[in-house]
Order: sequence, then structure tokens, then C-alpha cells
Amino acid sequence: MNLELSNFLPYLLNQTAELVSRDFQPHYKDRYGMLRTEWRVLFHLGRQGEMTAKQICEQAAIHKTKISRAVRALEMKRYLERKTIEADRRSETLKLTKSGRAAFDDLSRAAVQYDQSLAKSMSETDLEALKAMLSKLISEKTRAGPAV
Amino acid sequence: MNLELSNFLPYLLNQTAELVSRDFQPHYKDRYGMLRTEWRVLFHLGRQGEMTAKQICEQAAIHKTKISRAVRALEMKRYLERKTIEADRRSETLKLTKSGRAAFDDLSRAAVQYDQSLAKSMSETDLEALKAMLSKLISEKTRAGPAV
DNA sequence: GGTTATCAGTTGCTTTTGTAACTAACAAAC
DNA sequence: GTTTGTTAGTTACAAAAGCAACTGATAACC
Repeated sequence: MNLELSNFLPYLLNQTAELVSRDFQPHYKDRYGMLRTEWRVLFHLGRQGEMTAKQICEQAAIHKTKISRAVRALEMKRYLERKTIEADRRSETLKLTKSGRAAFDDLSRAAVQYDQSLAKSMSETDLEALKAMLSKLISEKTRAGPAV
Repeated sequence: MNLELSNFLPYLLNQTAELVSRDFQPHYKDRYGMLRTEWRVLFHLGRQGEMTAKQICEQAAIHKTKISRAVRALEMKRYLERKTIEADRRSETLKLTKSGRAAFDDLSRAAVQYDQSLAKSMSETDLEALKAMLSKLISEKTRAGPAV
């Protein structure tokens, strides 16, 4: 096999991810002053309700220091609150505040819209296939060696 | 539509790209002390021969300061040489040295192998379809608004 | 030919990330 | 019940990325 850039999956994935992220970034950055990791944490909490930082780390495969900083940033913006878990005082539940919830709802709408705009450039079946393959790759890699 | 994380394309792309990059990183990082951008620049030059920094910026959609630093780093490692273009003395051609070429060849082999190992978890047709869709997204986004 | 605009690439400064070492809480062993 | 190990989360320091202002060269206009 002759390695073309356009044929090297890590390269393609990086390129696509970066371009697409750059595209969606204004929504959370300009309108809510959030960083990408903050948006991701908000997203997880919005979707799943209360979680600990650890749980987010595992699910999102993001390093714990990044999560720690994102949580503090969101806390200072009054988008989430922490509560120490009495059964194990090392960990704490994270929960969106009213305004955190509002931000999540708003950004969710933007996300759905953006997702649909991407869908325009390919067929519905292709899009589903694409997502399925990416999910598969993620679950394999995540099982193999999650972010510590 | 109810927005699941697993259904949001930017999220899936990011996640996949990050996991896959982390996986391949040891090859260029541990063995050649390269950063990801350096590896990408090496890759472009290896594939396409002489190029200017500008051309790499455009093709790779990487910001020019990142390229500038990667080029300097590769130059200091004696993997590439510059030559001012006399017709337009602002720009310079970049070209791999012998050892740069050797590093590229070696890393290419690793890349092909890695690419094939990814292919194991999906059918050949699926893999081709995946790459085609990613390429399409890239070309659309790149035409829309390239990195400055 | 001189003023103004543009372009390739670099540098300086700030923000963000990565890494490793840390604190505080728990658990196991004995 | 106290040593030893582990875990959740934080912090400090170093490396990398982003951004804006810069240099030196070319082009465009008058």
C-alpha cells in the first residue's frame, strides 16, 4: 500500500474533527465563553443528570485535570454546583444549576441544528453509517486503554 | 431529535480522532522526539516533495505559526532544509534531508501498519466508505473557510 | 518613484494542555 | 489501630497552542 495522506485514517479523523470543531466552536465560545472541555462537561451533565467528575472522565475519555479545571470554570460561571457525597467524602456530585440547564438547552438546540446541517451534504443512511463506525472505533479504543 | 452524545457528529469525530492519535503518537514521539504538527509537516514533505510553508498551511489547514515552529524544530533536528526562492524572496522551499527522508520512510511503514490494524475491526468496504465520507467533509469545510 | 496594501513567515505574550507530584479520604492487612 | 496501598480530585510547573503585532519583501495605484 502506498500511503496517501487522504488514505491514512488518523490523519483524516484529525482533520475532520478539527474543521468541524472549529465550525461549531462559536456557539459555546462566543455566546457562553466556554472552552471545549467545558461544553463537553455541560453536555454530559445535561444529558445524564448528576454525575461525579470521575464518571465524566471515564465516559468522555478526558483527563481528570482537564475535567477538574472545566468543572471549576463552570462552577464560577454558576452553571453547576457540587455536593460532597457523604458516603465517600472524596467524591462529589455535579449538577447543573438553572442557568446551566438553560445554557445546555440552548446549546443542544444549536447542536441539533448543526448536526442536521452536516447531514445535508450526505445521505441520511451515509450519516448513520458514519456515526456507527465512529462509535465502534471509539468503543474499541476506549475499552483498550481509557484516559487516566 | 433528541441529542445523544453518541449521535452528535462533532463529538464523535473529536473522540475518535483523539483516541486514535493518542494511539499512534508513540511512533513519532518516543522514537523521533516529534510533536504531532512536526510529524504532519514531515508527512506532507515526504509525500509531496518540496513545498513552501504556505502550501503546507493550506493543504493541512494548520495555522501558520504552528507550521513555522514545526519547520524550525524539524530543521534543528536536521530533518529538513530551507532554501529561499529567488523569484519571491519572502518564501522558501522546504525539503527533507536524507535523515528526514529516512524518518519519513520508517514512520510511513508504521502508519500503514497502524492503518491496517484499524481496518481489522471493520470490513474493507466500510473502511473505504468511512474514508470517503471523511474526505468529503474535509473538502467541504476546507473550501468553506481554511485556517488563516 | 513614492505611498499604500498585501503577503510569507516569525516573534512575543497569553491561554490552554500535559505531567507529575500532591492532599485528603477510604480500604485492606496484619 | 496503625502501616500500606488506593482512589477522587487539585495544584504547580513545563510544554504547546492561539492570537496579534511585527519584519522584510512584493505588488498596485496614483
